[in-house]
Formats: sequence, structure tokens, C-alpha cells
Amino acid sequence: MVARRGRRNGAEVPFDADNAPTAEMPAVTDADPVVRAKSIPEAAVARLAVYLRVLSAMAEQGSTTVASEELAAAAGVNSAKLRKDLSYLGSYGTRGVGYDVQVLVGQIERTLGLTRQHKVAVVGIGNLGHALANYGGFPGRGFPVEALFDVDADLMGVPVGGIPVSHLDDIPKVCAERGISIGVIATPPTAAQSVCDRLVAGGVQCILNFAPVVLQVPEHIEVRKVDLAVELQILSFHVARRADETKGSHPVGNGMVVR
Amino acid sequence: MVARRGRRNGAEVPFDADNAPTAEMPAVTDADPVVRAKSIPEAAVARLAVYLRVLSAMAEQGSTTVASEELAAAAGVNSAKLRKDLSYLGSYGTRGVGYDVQVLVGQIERTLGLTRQHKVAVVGIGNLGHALANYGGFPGRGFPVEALFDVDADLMGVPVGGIPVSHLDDIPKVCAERGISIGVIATPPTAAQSVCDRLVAGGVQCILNFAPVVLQVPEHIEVRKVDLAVELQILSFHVARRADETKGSHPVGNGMVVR
DNA sequence: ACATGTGAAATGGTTCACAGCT
DNA sequence: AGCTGTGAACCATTTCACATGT
Repeated sequence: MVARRGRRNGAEVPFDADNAPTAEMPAVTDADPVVRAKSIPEAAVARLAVYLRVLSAMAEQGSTTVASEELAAAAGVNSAKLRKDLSYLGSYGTRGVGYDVQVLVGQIERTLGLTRQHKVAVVGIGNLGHALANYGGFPGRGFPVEALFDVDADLMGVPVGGIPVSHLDDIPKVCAERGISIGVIATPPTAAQSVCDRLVAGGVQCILNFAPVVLQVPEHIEVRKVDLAVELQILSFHVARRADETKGSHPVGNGMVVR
Repeated sequence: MVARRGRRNGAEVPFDADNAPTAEMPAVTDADPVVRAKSIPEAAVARLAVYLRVLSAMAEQGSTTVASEELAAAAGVNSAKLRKDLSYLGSYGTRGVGYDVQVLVGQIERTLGLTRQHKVAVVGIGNLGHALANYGGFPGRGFPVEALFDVDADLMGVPVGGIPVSHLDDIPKVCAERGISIGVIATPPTAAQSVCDRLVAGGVQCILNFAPVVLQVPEHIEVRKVDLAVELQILSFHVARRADETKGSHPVGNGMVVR
């Protein structure tokens, strides 16, 4: 049987062709909100979000400029990496001085597409879904929760965090009507794939999946997974590895049986 | 022996052969226990957890053997990567045939350190903490929640998911007493660092952090972060990038294929 | 025939270290 | 004098492709 190649998240797009040797003059139109997302490494994108939070906190504290060394420490990365990451945005620092906090916040927001709103739908109003719905417009505006879904008849119409719960069957219709762009799946694993399909049918472009299943989606859909069990198991691995290492005092720990 | 899997996806309850010393993996134990665990790439570890879940589901459905192609499709990766990942465990496949599901489950469990228990403490019993506490022994036993903490006086002593809530101040003492090895932080960001410090003082080795802050920890502590805002912002980035691409800037015959 | 296991190549990401600007 | 921006070295991970074993 020919397994239908399932692609999941991590859709790394080709493109690039930039980085011409010594040719440095993209002459990027500043005010141009588009034309930017050239080829920022996936890994760097995740860190930009972290820098943004740290910078926002600094701005609140009154900082106006910050050096790569300082920002890096606060974000938990080394300064070379931070500078490299910021360089993907363009050159917004001042040599000998550092970066202007406000400018950086603005540039990162623009790059991450935070200048527009992304309406969110949460599916599965159990413990987790409830927590998510009450998060109320996730990270300070920008991600308003505009639709909630569940199967439980008792929840229909009941407002959670201000939004009335609708039925799973209405996902396509409601998502399309409200222009939902991000769907959050917080259902039991058995329902996840079907919910995913309906979200896609409703025009959702991205999915944040909390259910422990590997979703199959069309390739234009971006999926990110948050998996508690996987996280714990990774930690478990490290605990085990550490315990084993402790058994040996030399390079290649050669302890014996696992306990 | 043949682990009787929990139930269906009801909770993705995987494995854990209670005490494995007697089951299908004792023979291997004296061969080369965990020495190899030293060199498994971090990225592969995360995927092993996924394979494990898929394999558990397959075992429940009665599959006894599986080919890399099939398992890869179910796990959402390509077969070459899957085989490479499994090769880090040792050679447990049969050329021309595939892998024995049970054997693989056993080997992955052993490698991830799932043959021992990892007691978990959840700090911050708000919406999220509540959801986590009720998860009840996370991935089907193996990660029993044995302590809960919060600051709210009204919660002291109140049992949540069977465990009474203690005060944050008692984190070091209680964690040490109960032998907690994994701490889960589900508090507001302002409290996170202080909670983290107390968990470390209490002897926990790993921390799973849901609070949107970069924790500072001694280097022997393993920290993993689950950050909702970051996940959403990454998705936002992709939505924006896609929107920009659509604006069609270069009629390159490049199309927009991913892959 | 068929599917694993694995060197080797390719790709992606990180760190170094220093030229270049303020 | 100080700090950014970035080629180039370096390391990690993925993919290729085929020898190997059943």
C-alpha cells in the first residue's frame, strides 16, 4: 500500500536566492509591510517571538535602547545568535550603541505579521479548552478568540469567556463567516482529525494542535503541535541519561543495567 | 509480558509495562543498556515519543509487525528519518520484514526512561493548572502527579484530581519529601522564576514551563518551555508570509511547491 | 524480492571572530 | 572604544542511495 505521504507542519519554503556574496543592498522599501519575509530560518522565527516579549517588558520599564549582549541574556540565548536573528529583519541597530527598543519591537511585530489580527477558534471546551478560551485574546490583543466549539449539548450557546459555544458540526460555517484564521484543537485525540478537517473546510489556515495525534492536512495548512506527553517523555529521557552518566566517572559512561 | 495497552485513544494512554524487568526487554538489558542513549540527537528523542504513541495504537489494533514506510507515514515523517531514528536504539528490525511492534515499544520506553516513574508536581492551580492536574497521571501512568501548589489561601488543602493543594512556600519541603522529579509551572509569569527556584531547591531535576518567561536555572536542570504566545506568533508569521507570497512578486516558474 | 541499517552528501543552524560604522 | 552585522568555520540533522541480510 502506498502510504500517502503525509506532510505535517514545518513547511519550510524554498526561495531565498538572496545572500549574494558581498552584494549587500536589498534596498528594501522600509514602509513596505510586505516584501520582507524572505528567508528567515524557522528556528529564528520562534526566537523572535521571545525577543519581542523581552523587549516589550524592557519598554515598559522605560528602556529605550538595548545592546545585543543584554537582550541576549534576558532571552536566554548568546549574543551572536541574537544578532544574527535580528539581522534577518534588516539593519536596525546602531554600531557602538545597540538597538532602539521601540524600533525593534515594531520590526519584529511586522515580521511576525502581528500588525494584523488573527481570529482564533478554540475547539473542545474541556479543561484545557476552557483555560484557552479564558486566556481571552491570547497574547495581548492580536489573537482574539472569536469562536468556540464542542460536542456537548449542555454547552451549546453557553458563553465562555464571552463567546457562546457552537457545535462541532458548525465549524465550517462559523469559521468561514467569522473569518477565523487560526484553529486551536483541544479535543480528545479521537476527535482531532475530524475537527481538523472541518477547520480546514472552514478556511482556517493554521492549526495549533493540543491533541496527541499526528494530523493529516493539505499542504497549504500550517500545523503546530503542543504535546504534553512528548514533553514529559523528553524530560524523562534526560533524567534517565543523567542517572546513567552518574554511574560512570569516565567519558563513556558504561554503567550497567538501568537501575 | 505483552503489555495490555490501556484503552483506545481515549487518552492516548501508552505503554508502561508497570515494571519492565520481567517483560520483553530483559535480555537486551545486559547487552548494552543505556550507553548508547548518550548519543541520540535531541531531535530524534522528541520523535521517538511520537513513534511510541503510534506504535502503542498499532499494538492495540493488533499489529505485530510494521515496516518503516508505514510507521513513518503514521508518524508524519519520512521513512529514512524514521529508520535513522530507530537505529539509535540498536538494530531491532528484520530486513525484508520490518519491526516487531512490541519490541520497538519496549526499546523506546527503555530509551526514554519510561521504565521508571517520574513524580510530577504542578504549580499554579488556575485554569491551566487545573487542566493539568486533572490530566491525572499524565501519559497513562509513568508520570503521576503527586503534589499541587498555589498561593491562593482558599485552595489550601482542597483536593484537585485527588491531591490536596499546598502552599508555594512549601514547595522545597514537599517536593523533597515526595521525591518529585518533574515540576510543571503553570503560574502567572511574575511568579514563575521564584517558583522555579523553589522547585530546584526541592530537588526537582526537570521543569516544564508554561509561563511566558525565560527561566534562569542552574545548568544541571533541564527546562522545556511550552509557550502559547510563541506558537501563535509563529503561525502568524506563516500566515503573513503566505499572504505576501500570494501577492506574486516574481513570476518564477518556481510555483509555490513546498517540499 | 524486500526492507533495514548506515556511510556519505546535502542541508540547516550555530558560533566564531573581526571588519566596519558610530 | 564599543557594538553591530556578517562571512566563514563549525556542528547538527536530514536525506540519499545502496550494501546487507532475511
